[in-house]
Amino acid sequence: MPELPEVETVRMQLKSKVVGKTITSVEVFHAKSVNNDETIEDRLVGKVIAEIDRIGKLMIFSFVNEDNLFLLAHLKMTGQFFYLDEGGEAVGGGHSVTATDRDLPGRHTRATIHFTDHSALHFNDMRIFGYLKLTDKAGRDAAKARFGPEPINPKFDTEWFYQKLKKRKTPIKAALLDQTFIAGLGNIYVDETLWRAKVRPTRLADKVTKKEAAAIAAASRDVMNESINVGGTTFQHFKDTGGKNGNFKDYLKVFGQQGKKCERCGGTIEKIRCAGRGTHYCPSCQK
DNA sequence: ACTCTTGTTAAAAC
DNA sequence: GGTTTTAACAAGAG
Repeated sequence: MPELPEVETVRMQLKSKVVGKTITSVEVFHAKSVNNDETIEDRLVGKVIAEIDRIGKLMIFSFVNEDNLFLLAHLKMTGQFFYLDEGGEAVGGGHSVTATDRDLPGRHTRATIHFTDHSALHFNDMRIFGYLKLTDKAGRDAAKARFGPEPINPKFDTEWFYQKLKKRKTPIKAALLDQTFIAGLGNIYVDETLWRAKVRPTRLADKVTKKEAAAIAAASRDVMNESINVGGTTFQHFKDTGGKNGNFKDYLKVFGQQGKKCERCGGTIEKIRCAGRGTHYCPSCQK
């Protein structure tokens, strides 16, 4: 379940591996994964990757001397990028495993981008919800416009956040999952954020106090930054570009911890259903 | 064979 | 127009 910290982990690793590289070919193994675009290879061959940006959970590739061509990449739930260097080693953040270990391209490889130096970027996606989508500047701008501000942005406006919450009548968890409202949180980090802020996921957003709103904003910022620092969270499917797990799983306080004792108050972590999602919280210290 | 899993989007409802 | 709900997507785990 890649959320902002996982996507940022992948973005940073990819940036150090493929920026400046020239595309020689693109293999498409599953049309839906490239938005059924039959022209994607023709339009990418010869292009040089200039930058990889991110907004929310969406990565945006741009190309040298191309101001009207962008590649949008979304991992959705099971998407993975694996990078293999010239020698077929899978390389991530300071580690590598062999290509055979990763079996690339494999059963779930949906597309592969090859570069002039014989390195390759494999896009794996078991459930085929993720996508690589070529678009123009207008398409890129339209995609970016669908995201609210990110809590990890130092300019994130807590007062604005509180005022917007007052207009929402859904559980606070549902509001925090809405990417058009604030960008980056998914199921794991919403639960972790609300535990840190001591707010129950089922509390209605418009009933959250100003103080709690500030605590939520700070907690979401901190939890995502801390996770980025240890390479994200691997709960089920997430792997970095070298096939390695993220380490933030070791720091989860409530997500997946149902039945265990709350480390803050000793209560028992419960799992319920809220906003249509499996939701974890401590009934004794989250009010 | 059935239920459950999740991020996003489109469409409909409010 | 902004917000909210619902269905749809897809494949695997249990």
